Amino acid sequence: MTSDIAPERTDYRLDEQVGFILRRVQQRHLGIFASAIADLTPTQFAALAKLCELGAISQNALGRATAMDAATIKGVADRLRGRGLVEARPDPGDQRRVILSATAAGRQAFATLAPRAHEITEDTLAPLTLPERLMLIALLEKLT
Amino acid sequence: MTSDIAPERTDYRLDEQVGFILRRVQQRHLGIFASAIADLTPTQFAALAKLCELGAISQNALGRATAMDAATIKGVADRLRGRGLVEARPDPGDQRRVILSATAAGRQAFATLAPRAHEITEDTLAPLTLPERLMLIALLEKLT
DNA sequence: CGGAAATTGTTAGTGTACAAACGATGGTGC
DNA sequence: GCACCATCGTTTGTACACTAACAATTTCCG
Repeated sequence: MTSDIAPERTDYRLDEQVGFILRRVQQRHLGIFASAIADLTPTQFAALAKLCELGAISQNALGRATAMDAATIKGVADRLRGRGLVEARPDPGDQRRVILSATAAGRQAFATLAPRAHEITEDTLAPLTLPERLMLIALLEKLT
Repeated sequence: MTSDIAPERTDYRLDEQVGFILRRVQQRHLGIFASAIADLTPTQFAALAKLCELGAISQNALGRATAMDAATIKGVADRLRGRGLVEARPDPGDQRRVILSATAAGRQAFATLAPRAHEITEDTLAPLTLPERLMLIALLEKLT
């Protein structure tokens, strides 16, 4: 043996980088989400939830409220419209704008799914105690 | 007392869910990464780093080491091969396997980029004090 | 008023990510 | 020896996510 510990000239360990850990945590969370809510993706649910919370709103504004850029929110909105959960109409006051709102089916779906969304958060944080959860959220908020 | 704050029949606030916060933190990190290392994505860099760390290894095994499924690692490996950073050869002992290894250019690129990768981690965690960073990493590890 | 600048939505292109299905190969147990 | 089963890699399809470029508006300012 050359030495009892590996020398590591380039001391870069992937498994210790925040980015990599973040990605794995995200993967686990997405798995939990998918098994709890199979027919809607996290992004789609987020858009629907914000729409139910905020009422009618323009497409780009919804994107900003859910941290999606214009190109991303378009695809998400299109898929939600395709399922009849969201409807679009032109803004009478601004011809560029498309106003989105949740349909009755959309609000119904959100009401049904919201409790399950809470379980998803619960399951994701299950390995942590309550103080740990609060600490984690607080720390993550600082990295936003 | 429940009454003096807004009623919220469906008390779901998107902005408080771990999943949503996690996604925003990830977005910020990806932005930091992209501006520090423009010509390689985080995933590609992770694969290259692991390959430099572990030496020659099969494609699926590299996928497991970097938390990517078989379909994903294939695309990443193909793009790295396309840039001449990684090379592939058949495993003489197992005809199903493809053995990947970093080329000289790949190891060179990794050596150049590794310090910048450290800066990326540093920048991502910049809003936190050292004890906070350690705490965050420890908490995130539990959610893996 | 009128032109520059900003906003809104769209499209195209690249790159993750996962599921599902597939063929080929390798190992195991009977 | 052979059937069964796991593994390896590939392909296809869906869904984010971001960049860049674009047209149509609207707004702002001189």
